[in-house]
Amino acid sequence: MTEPSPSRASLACLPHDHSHCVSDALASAERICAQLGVRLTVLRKRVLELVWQSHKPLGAYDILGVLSGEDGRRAAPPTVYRALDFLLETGLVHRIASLNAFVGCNHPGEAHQGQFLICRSCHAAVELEHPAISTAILDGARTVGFQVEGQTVEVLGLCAPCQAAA
Amino acid sequence: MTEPSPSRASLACLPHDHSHCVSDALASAERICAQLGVRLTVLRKRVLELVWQSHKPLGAYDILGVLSGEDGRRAAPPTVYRALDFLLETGLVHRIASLNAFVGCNHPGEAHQGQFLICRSCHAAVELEHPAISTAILDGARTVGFQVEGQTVEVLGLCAPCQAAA
DNA sequence: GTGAAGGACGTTATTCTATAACTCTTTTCC
DNA sequence: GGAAAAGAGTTATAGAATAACGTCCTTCAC
Repeated sequence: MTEPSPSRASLACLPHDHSHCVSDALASAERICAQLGVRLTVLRKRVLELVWQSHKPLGAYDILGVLSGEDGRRAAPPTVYRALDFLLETGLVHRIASLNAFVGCNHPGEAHQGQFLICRSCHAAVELEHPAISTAILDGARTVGFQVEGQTVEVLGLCAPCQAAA
Repeated sequence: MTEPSPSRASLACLPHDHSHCVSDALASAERICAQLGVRLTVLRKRVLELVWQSHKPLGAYDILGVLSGEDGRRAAPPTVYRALDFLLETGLVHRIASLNAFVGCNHPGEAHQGQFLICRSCHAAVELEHPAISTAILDGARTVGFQVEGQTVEVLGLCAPCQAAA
């Protein structure tokens, strides 16, 4: 379930050319949907783009607010939630339970559990892939005979730039 | 932050004399509130008792439903949420973000991060205390210079009895 | 005891999050 | 072309949480 690879994390709150994040994410999404034989419609792509506008997890109603009044489009909650459900199922976005919000997945197409470092100052969510965490969870679960199917790991704190700023 | 102690977990979904869980929890609560110099009022104690009625995380509106119509008490959401906020602050209950629900703390009075194994079949939430998980999280955070302030670890799956039943 | 101060709770209203159920349109595929 | 299915619009509602204000009750100084 967890291959012994080194820990990885996204740039997120570090300064970077964010347009690359967006274009890469959209390109990956096209490729993955093609592979899966599912349709990345205009709406779904637009929602994915909005989620990727920053590394801050975005609420469904934030997305709704942007969509409404855009083009001639009228949007209601189910419109957004259906698109988000699709993006969650295809692994293109993650849901942050502790924030009721959604964030783009940094390495879609690869099986992984979402692990997030959420900065309480700049609100960026850094996706971490630290196999030791999953391993420790599987380990702990095994001690009580629990069969793991999904992991929610959300860590609140201060990212490096915000520590420096404070 | 995490002392090297062996992994622990509650009985939860295993058969056990649950009345002990409730009475122990209430006794601990009395003691802890006395130590802290805060008031475990009738309402707060009642909410704590309801949360401990089972090991299944309970929604705020479930609690509200029970309280309403009880005695001559009339209850509105803020009544329940204030009691829950108090119980969270004093460490007597935990909130399960992925369920929007609350569950009694198995070892109140001890500093710890809540780690939960949630059975998708019987809905019991087993509180785990597996220091290796916290250690791995701190470790992963350190690799990107993230300063951890709080951990949310919620694992979905099947508990041992439910695996056997299936 | 009295009265001020603060804590706890009641009450009303509202916001935010999410889904149900139904309709219509668009795409796919034979 | 036409049936079937997928996608999206629409309306309504459920579920989770908080804001703001009022009232009562405890506590503690005097």
